[in-house]
Order: sequence, then structure tokens, then C-alpha cells
Amino acid sequence: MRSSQFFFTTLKEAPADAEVISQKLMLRAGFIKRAAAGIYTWMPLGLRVLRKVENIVREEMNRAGALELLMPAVQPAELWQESGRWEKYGPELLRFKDRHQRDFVIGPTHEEVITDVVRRDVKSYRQLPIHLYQIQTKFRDEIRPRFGVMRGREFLMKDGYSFHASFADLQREYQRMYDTYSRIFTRLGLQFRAVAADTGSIGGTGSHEFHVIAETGEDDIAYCPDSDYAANVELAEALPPATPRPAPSAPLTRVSTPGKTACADVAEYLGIPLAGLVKSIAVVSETASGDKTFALLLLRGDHELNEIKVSKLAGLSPFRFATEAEVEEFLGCKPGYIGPVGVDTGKVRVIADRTVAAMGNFACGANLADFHLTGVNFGRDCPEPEVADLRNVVAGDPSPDGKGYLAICRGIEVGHIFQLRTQYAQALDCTFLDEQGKRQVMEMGCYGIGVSRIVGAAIEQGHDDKGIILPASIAPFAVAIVPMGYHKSEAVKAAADQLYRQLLAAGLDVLLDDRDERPGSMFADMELIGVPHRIVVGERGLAHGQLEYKGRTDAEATLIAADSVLGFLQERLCAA
RNA sequence: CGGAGUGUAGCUCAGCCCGGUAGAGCACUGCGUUCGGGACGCAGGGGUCGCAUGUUCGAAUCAUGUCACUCCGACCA
Repeated sequence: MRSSQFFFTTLKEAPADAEVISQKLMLRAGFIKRAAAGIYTWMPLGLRVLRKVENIVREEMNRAGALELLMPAVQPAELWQESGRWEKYGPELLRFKDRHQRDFVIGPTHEEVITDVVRRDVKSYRQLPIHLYQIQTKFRDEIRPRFGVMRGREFLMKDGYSFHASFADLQREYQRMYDTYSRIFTRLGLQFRAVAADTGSIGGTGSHEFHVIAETGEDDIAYCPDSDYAANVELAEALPPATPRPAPSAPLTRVSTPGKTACADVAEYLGIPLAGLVKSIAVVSETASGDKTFALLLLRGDHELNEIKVSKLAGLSPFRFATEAEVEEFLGCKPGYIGPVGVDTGKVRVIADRTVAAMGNFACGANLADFHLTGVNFGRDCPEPEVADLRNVVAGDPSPDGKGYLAICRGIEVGHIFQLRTQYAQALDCTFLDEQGKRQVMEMGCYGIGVSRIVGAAIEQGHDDKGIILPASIAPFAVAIVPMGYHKSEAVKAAADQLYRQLLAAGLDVLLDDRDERPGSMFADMELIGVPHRIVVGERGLAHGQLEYKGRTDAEATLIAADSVLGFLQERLCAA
């Protein structure tokens, strides 16, 4: 490609509302243009990158035996009503009516459609297993789209679905996808980690997320540096403390804490560490008939509640946070000063986190406005609470696999694999006849990769003060030829054109920057857009039969003989 | 959904407090000089200041409404 035939615009300054580095650089490099919140046009330059990522994903999926198809972006509401997700999915699902007032959605995912496809045509165990995938635009009406293509509303996703006659066969395919995903992210040059994950709203059991490790990631990952354990923080189990609860040694004391409602304020005011305080969180679970369960969840002052864990407790699924009025009704005290001492256990469930259950002589709210208690001990001052794992793990917690201690890092979720089991197949009556001629519900797996998000994630991992750094496999161009005075010097023009034809003929993905720009602009642009290899053609090198090579991350350029450039580049491209 | 903030040229922003009919830099067009790290000079094109209503002789500026966008929050009592 010649720059003069191509179309790209670069900016010196990023739009003011761009937050993360990948978003700023993608806008500056002209990869994308914002059309609306979370909705972008992929310009020709950015599209080249997106397509390269897409093709690597496609190649590996095909290699793993999956078959590509393309499903509609617009889906009929009936399928969603049939699976029950028309009600369950919530406002992220973009719904609309056609001219006949029929309901449709713009697909945020395709379990319903694929299951419908398979149930129509697959009738026998002989046709199983089958794995179908597509690379297609999805739409999820995110509350708060941000970070450019990393959390867009419209995005490109590879979603694959496998169908099996047995759970064992699903597990085999799941493992194969685990390996395939690892290959894909490795080929993409990403630093990633597979982590055990919660199955979230999509349901099912058995799930791994693939995360690109990056500071700007939106997910916290707990991992063990001494083993291969890694899990989403929301899922990682917080083990009970190894040290037993100390015996009561301090007297129960009521202290005045006027106006101090936040844990940190109370701890500071009382001169105790945050970890010596127990905070109480009031939640309510309401049944369809209107019966309320009111529960007081006890957490150590410096720990965070894990809502997923709470929602899995018997009698608290689903739950919500209590209103101020409910707190007053059940505890007779306004929020800010509530605690486990003196509550009516006939009306209130008290559930302590495992860590809290092992605490003694702690401080907590007194259930009396402007007062807290110190020296509180279970068994002596209030009944023994229920005990459960309620909190997010923190760095330094013991690893659940017993092999050391957890560390926390941030990750960008770029892939997710699930064993859906029979959830959708059951709802949509997707069945087959087994060898005995007996009707069975199919086992299903689903496997997603955020193709457009990968571009953002790759740039989060690869950039410097000059711009984007991408591996040749996904860079917009693998090689840039930058002539010094293309429009002034016949010798330079001839040499640049000849080199360009030679590299093209050799199958290299090369950009000849034949714009009538000053050298500084061309260098800056080629670096900004992330071209990994650069050849400079200038009169002063040509005089000695030499060209100049510089890798995107090299500190200095190196001179090479003009006739050995092709071999030199091929060597570098193979090595990468 | 709650709170805060911002809407002025393609991009980054000034002007608004204190009303008098719109500016800078980058980008763009032309000419000239320049030409190995985002050049310089001169001359240009481009905005009814998000939109609506109101106040006023007069509104980018003040008021009200509305729309859009951004940020923070939406557990941590």
C-alpha cells in the first residue's frame, strides 16, 4: 500500500474525553472515530488491525475443528421469551419493534439463535458433537460505556457454541477450547492468564476467563504466584483464618462516636486499626409473597463484601441492600451505628464472615445513634452468628489451593469459556436420539472472544511515548518504507519504488510512505500507528548502496546493504 | 438511576464572572522559503457559540427548560 493511495489521519492531541492510553492512541492514530457513546467507526487503518486479529482467531478456531457460520444481529423476541431471558436480561438488551409492532432484539449474544438452529437440524447422536462459531457484531446497551473499544456498546465478538451427546464430551471440547484460546492469545503476542470465573448471568457451571494483564483492566484477578491458581476476585474463596479466635479479654464498653458513621472515621476516632473493627451491612431478601428476611452481614472493617457470595447463601437469593427505613424497623437504629449486639435474633439473621467469626474484642456499632461498642466478643456479648464466606479475597490471603498466598492484579477480559450444560438446550427443547433411540437433552458449551476489545488490550500492553507498539502479526502494516525526499530525488524515488515492489512481491505487508511530507512527520506517523519495522531510503545511504533499518522499539537505526534488505526483514518477521 | 461537570472551527482550548454581534494553536487551501525527527512566512477557507424559550435596544455571555457528552457514585451504614 502507498500512503498516497491510502487514507489515514493522525492527531497530535487526543480528544479530551479519552481516558485510557489505548483509547487515546487509537483516536490519535486514526484507527477509530467515535460515532456515539461506546459506538465507533473502524477506519481503514484500524480495520486492518481488527481484521488481522479476527483472522488469527478464525484460523485457530478452524484448526480446532469448529465451523464458521453467520447468525443475524437482529433476533426475534420469541426465542428470548422461550429461553426466559426476555425477562431476565434487563436493560442491557436492546429491544425494538418492527413496523408490524413485532418485538426484536439486537443480539448481545447468540445462545438462543444457535440453539434454535441446532434443534431444527440435529436429531441424532450421530451428528454430534458439533461446534459452530461466528465472528460478528454484538450490541450490549452498557450503563456506562468507556475506555474506547474496550467497553463499547457495539463490538466485534467471536462466539462459538458446541453441542454434545454427553457431559464427558463437553468437557473434552472445553479443554480443547482452553488450549485453543491459549494458542490464540499467545499468537497475538499478549501477556495473559486463564482464571477460574463466576458464570454470571449466563448460567451454567465450569468457566474460565482469559485476561490480558494490564493496569487499566476492569477486573481484579486473584492469583497465586507459586502455583497456577488464578480466579476472579469475586469467585476466589476466602479461607477461614488459621489462627483461632482469642479469648475475651476486654470489657464490653459503649463509647460515644458522634457523627462517625464510616468505618475509617470510627477507627481513626477510636484510635484502633481498621482491622479491629467489624462493619455491619443490612440486607433484605423478599419472597414473591412479600415475606422479608432481614440479615446483618458482618465484615472486618478493611474487607469488602462479595455480593456474588452473599447471593448464593440459602434464603438470601436474591437479596438487596436494606433501605434506611428497614434498618430502623428491624434494628431500631439509623444506619451508621448498627451492629450485632442486642439484635432480636428472632427477626434478624446475623451472618459473620469467616474472618469476623475468628475475631475477639472488636469494635462495632452499638445500635444506638452516635455510639459504638468496643471489646465485643461473640458468645459473651451476643449469640454466636452464622458463619459464611462473605468477602472478596485480598492480597496476602492464603491461596485456596493451599500452595502459598494470593496476589491481586488487574486484567482485561478478552475471552471466556463456559460449560453451559443443558440450561439453554432444556429451555429450547434441543434434543437428540441416543444410541438406544432415547430422547436426550444436548450438553452445550459456549466460547467467546472479544475481538475488538483485543485491539484495545494489545495497545494497553504495547505502547510508548511515541505511540502504538504492535507485533507484526496484528500491526496495521508490518513494514514501512520511508523515503527521504521522494518527490525531490529521482534516485530516492527509484530506489523506494523498487524496494516497495520487491517487498510486495515477497508477500510482505508493506506501506510506502510516498506522501510529500517532511521526514519528521513521516517518522512520527509511522511510530504512532505502530508499524514494527521501518526502512529509510535516503540519498546519503544510497550513495553507499545502503538502507537504514529501525525496529519500532530499537534505540538506534542500523545500516544494511540495499540488496540484503528482503532477507533481513524476512528473518525478523519470522522471528516475531 | 443518584450526584457533579462540560457543550464555542475537524482536534486542543480561550472569551462568559462584568451582555455590545467570536478568537488562538494544531489541522485544511494557495504561494514562497525550507527538507533526515511533527518547519517558517504571507494570504485564505471554515463556527448563526448543543437546542429551545425568556429577560434585554442588544445574548456565546444572564435565567428557565431541554438534549448530548464526560466524570464520580450506584456495597462497605
